[in-house]
Amino acid sequence: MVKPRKNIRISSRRRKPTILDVADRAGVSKSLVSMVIRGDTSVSPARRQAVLKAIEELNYRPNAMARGLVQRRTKIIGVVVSDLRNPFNGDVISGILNEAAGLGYRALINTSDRRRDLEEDAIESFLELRVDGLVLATSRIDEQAMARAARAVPVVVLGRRTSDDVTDSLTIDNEMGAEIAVDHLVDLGHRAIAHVSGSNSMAAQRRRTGYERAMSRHGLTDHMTIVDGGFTEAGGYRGGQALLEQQRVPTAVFAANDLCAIGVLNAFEEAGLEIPRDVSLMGYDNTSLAALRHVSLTSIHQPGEDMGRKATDLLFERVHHGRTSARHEVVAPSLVVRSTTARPPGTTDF
Amino acid sequence: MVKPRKNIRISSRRRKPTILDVADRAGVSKSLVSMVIRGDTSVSPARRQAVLKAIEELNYRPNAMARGLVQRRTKIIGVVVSDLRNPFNGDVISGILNEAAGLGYRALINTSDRRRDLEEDAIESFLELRVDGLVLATSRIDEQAMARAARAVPVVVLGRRTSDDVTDSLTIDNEMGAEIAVDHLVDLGHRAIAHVSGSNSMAAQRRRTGYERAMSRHGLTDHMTIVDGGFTEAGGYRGGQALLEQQRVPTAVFAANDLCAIGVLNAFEEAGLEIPRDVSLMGYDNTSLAALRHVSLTSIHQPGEDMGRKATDLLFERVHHGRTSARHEVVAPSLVVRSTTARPPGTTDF
DNA sequence: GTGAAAGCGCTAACAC
DNA sequence: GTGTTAGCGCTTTCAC
Repeated sequence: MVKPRKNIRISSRRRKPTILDVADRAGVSKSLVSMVIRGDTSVSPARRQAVLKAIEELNYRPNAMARGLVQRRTKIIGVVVSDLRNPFNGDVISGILNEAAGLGYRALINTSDRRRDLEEDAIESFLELRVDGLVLATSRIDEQAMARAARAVPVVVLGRRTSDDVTDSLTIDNEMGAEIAVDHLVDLGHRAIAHVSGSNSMAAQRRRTGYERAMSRHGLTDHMTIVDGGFTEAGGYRGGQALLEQQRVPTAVFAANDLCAIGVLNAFEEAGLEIPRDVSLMGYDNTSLAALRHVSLTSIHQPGEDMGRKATDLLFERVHHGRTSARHEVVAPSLVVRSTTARPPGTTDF
Repeated sequence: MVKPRKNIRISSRRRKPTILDVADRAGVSKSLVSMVIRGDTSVSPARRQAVLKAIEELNYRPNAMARGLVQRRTKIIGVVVSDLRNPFNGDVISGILNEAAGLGYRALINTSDRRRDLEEDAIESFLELRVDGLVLATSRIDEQAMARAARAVPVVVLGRRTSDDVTDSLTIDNEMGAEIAVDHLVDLGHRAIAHVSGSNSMAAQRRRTGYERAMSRHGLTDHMTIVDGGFTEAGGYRGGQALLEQQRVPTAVFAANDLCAIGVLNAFEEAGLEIPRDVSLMGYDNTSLAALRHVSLTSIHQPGEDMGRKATDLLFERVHHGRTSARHEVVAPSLVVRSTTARPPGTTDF
């Protein structure tokens, strides 16, 4: 039974060229063109040339949807972030991109633009696109939605330990970061180390816990001072003022994050204190703010790029090696010493 | 001629459910399911319910590739940015997202991660995905590549006026921004207004030109002073020092951007000058840096979100209204007054 | 080596 | 209202 040829093309300026157009122009068959595109070696050089020439002339580009449909994979990993204005997410994405590229994949990014109602949307649209894996760098989505997504595709959640057993998670150890900060200050000789906390987000709570743990580990429980601040400059400023009002001003302050530290810095400088001569100051996050010469804030660095790379690896363990059990990894932050920390006043600098 | 039914499904844990699975489960036909998904009203409530139930139970999700293939459009607009660490791009993307959403489209982002060799890659992969439009927020891609892309799909280039006549472009008027800055300082009573320039990028050159134009417009050609700085804090610092070495220190400085302004600020403060009491200072870009209480820098705002929205509109003029001639639009920056600009010293504040 | 043909999951035009 | 069917552009057996 010979079916009539259906694919006779009416030349149309609007239609994009297909593999058949290329085949016609090069005088070969569809599959031959497909082989050339895929880099199959068993094609004669002459024909290969003819095909490449036709592709060039037609400005032909393979249709990823058609390909994805038949191959049942897209070689795309979807990344959902809640805020593209936060440079940290840029680091993470960079890590994902590089790692994925090395594995022959590409990453596409979708953002909910801080709007909670758009997060599930963003995920859903990636799932409809049939991405091969999903990285969720957003703290808002509820576990149920994530688990639902994980039924369809491997999912790695960033910055938040998931409790379902179908998604992987990758978090930064905030407690450890805070301990590193305190250790650094203790190493310098400080004992009266205060903490300006970052209100009640999960990260802020962990940092606070880390502070408490480190202080008690060093036997400095009596020197513990925690004032409420927040992750903002204004919050840090208030926190700094609160510390100044105390009868015994600390010789070192560990702020919940860099922005908060800037606030503390302002409060202290306005009070005539010099940093780090009179008081040492530490931030957290190692943002570009901390790197400013003018500020030069000692801080705790969060390895965004590493996270991105690691997240991609976790995805691939599922995609290629068939892992099915959930993994929950924790990455370690590190210390970046700049100019706001020094030995406490009255210490000889032997 | 009745063809044998080919689509008998072997239940497989791995295969994702298709529209046919839903139809089987709901006891209806494929097209009925399709209609329900598309929200067609001519479906009886009972059947609609059955279909929705089946969709839910199967965790079914339409396959965007299959749909895109037949509809010949994806309702996706692709955004390529060169640097996701720059919050300004976050603004632009936010604008695109919102405008596109209102029009029933979604945006996907790809980044070249500052690597020139990846920019064309990013574009190419969007074209293979058959996005309905492309926004290019990257200064590196060569015109030829852009024109090639524009043969396949509507393209809007951001931040750079294109000279081919197939791509649209959207730029911010840097000259105007600089003039606004100078005007503001002149309004305050300044005459000796210096400019710390931002080396030789296109934007820097235009800002410099704007400065020159405004100065001569105000008859202040004799007061013009331009020192070389750069778009960095260190550059601004050097520029500030250069100004301090001059026999006549200006009463106001217009820096090439916020980072540069911070550098100038440091240089001046180190020299014992107080801002804005002794010298007024203006930045450019209105970054989060400028908004810091501690800095509170008067700056020129670039409307990133507006650009994103506008870019999307330009795309849609081509997609839906069939515009084929290129448009090149320019958006206006605006003044944001904060605490680093004031009347010059010795001026009575009547 | 090369070509023919089936089918990936879906929509849309057309029957009934 | 509801079902049937012909592709969308591609890859992939399987003949030759």
